[in-house]
Amino acid sequence: MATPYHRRVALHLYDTATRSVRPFEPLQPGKVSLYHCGATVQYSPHIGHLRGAGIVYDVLRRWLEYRGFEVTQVRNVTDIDDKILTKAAEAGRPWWEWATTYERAFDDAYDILGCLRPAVEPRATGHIPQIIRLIGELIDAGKAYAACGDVYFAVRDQPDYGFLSGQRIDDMQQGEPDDAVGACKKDPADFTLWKAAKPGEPSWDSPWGPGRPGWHIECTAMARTYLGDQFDIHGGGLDLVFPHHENEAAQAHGAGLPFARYWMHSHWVTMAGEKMSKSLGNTLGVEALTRTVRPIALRYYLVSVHYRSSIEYSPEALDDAARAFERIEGFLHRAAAHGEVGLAPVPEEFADAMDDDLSVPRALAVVHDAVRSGNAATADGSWAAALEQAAKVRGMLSVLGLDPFAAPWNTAGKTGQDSDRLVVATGALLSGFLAERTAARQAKDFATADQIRDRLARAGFVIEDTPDGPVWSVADRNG
RNA sequence: GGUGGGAUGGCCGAGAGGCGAGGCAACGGCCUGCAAAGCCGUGUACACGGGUUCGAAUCCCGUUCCCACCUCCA
Repeated sequence: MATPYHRRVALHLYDTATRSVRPFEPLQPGKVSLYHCGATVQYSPHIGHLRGAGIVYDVLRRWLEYRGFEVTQVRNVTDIDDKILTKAAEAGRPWWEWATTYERAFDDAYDILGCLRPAVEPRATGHIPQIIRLIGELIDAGKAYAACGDVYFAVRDQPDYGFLSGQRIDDMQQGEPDDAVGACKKDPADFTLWKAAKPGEPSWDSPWGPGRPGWHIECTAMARTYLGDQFDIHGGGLDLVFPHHENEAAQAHGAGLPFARYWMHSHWVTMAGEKMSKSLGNTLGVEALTRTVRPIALRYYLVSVHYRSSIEYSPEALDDAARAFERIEGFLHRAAAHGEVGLAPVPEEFADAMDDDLSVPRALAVVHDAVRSGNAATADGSWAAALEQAAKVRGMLSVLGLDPFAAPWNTAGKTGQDSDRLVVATGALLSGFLAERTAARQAKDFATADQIRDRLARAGFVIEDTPDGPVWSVADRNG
């Protein structure tokens, strides 16, 4: 794989718990344990989910691996919750079928956008024994209590409650009056570890009666199952800081587990200034978007903004990003026409940017610099120099999951450079037209030459004249 | 009410006391039969009002506006 880079400055990451960028030191040398929250599989993914639960952590993982760490990535699936139950019931379908349908939709979308598959994607319902055991430990430790068939976590008995989110129990806005308060719950801020089953709901047996796990306990139990009592990084979307991550940590600390050492949170995608979410109805699905933009360009768009900044979605911005990526890709294809493009180690400035809390925007500036000098070399026929730059560009793109010559993109064939059968066949078909046009151009019959080019353009092929003759490609963009 | 994050040139988007990140768009030049692509060049932007400083987009004080979390949310 990649050559390790000897850096002046080590990897630093922003830690939500300390609200600062601090040096990253893994628990075990050379290994990184990473847990981050995936989806509650209740409906199809939108691009916000794919950025916040997919691409951001995929880039983190790729960078850590580039740095030589062995990464164990765990991304959970919440496959049971109130909404899944409600929606499945409304649709007249079993809850597990509903959950599986959307779990697959998420998996497909992650794949389409080039996210590496995590080591494991545990489902909440597959870890009921671990959850029950943890709840038992919390009750034994005096941090939780059973009441009315439920089990609650006693928030006020956890001294460091609020360390992550900065929330203080007494300053929190009280929600709707809760029937359980008084009757079962001791404090309105206490949250559910185990929910007693209502008639007709799926349930599992437990020492406190049949029921199902609360949301937060799932993650604590699953992280512990795969990564141990203490692990390196816990991630998720910003909206999970409170209550989800605060409660996860409270449960772990309450049970005496050190738990996560760094907390990372990805910002979201907004539309018209507001957070993209199902409840606001301003959702943008991957399937819809990829009808107008190639997935690799969409990934470039989602990756090109720092993960702690929100992305204000607009079709124009997406189009700009697609063009910017085409510039990079165009250079790579041009270089590839003159030799094999290798995979070189990333330049120091790129590494420095990535080491600085994954500063992808700064890293991309380094990519563009390399593209420019590579293009300049191309312009005066210095192919060796161009190929050298191209290899660097590929190396950098690879870390971002954007290497067009690698899986799942493999766009090398688009310009007829590889042996893909369809590409070869298309090239063969076009060669007649191109030869005809070249003959016309040589005869200075430009009217005919332009006519052929226009006709091919209408058929969706872009013809460009280069010093080496005409090159064809498939038009991507609409309009 | 509590907690946190923002406001940067036509657009997107970095930076965080002092050589104008980068991309897209635009304009001029080179190249081209014409294009396309590419290369070269062109921009004195940092919400507002004060202050500190030789020097502030960056620090301090104040103001306005926006967003998010405190209920399910990547």
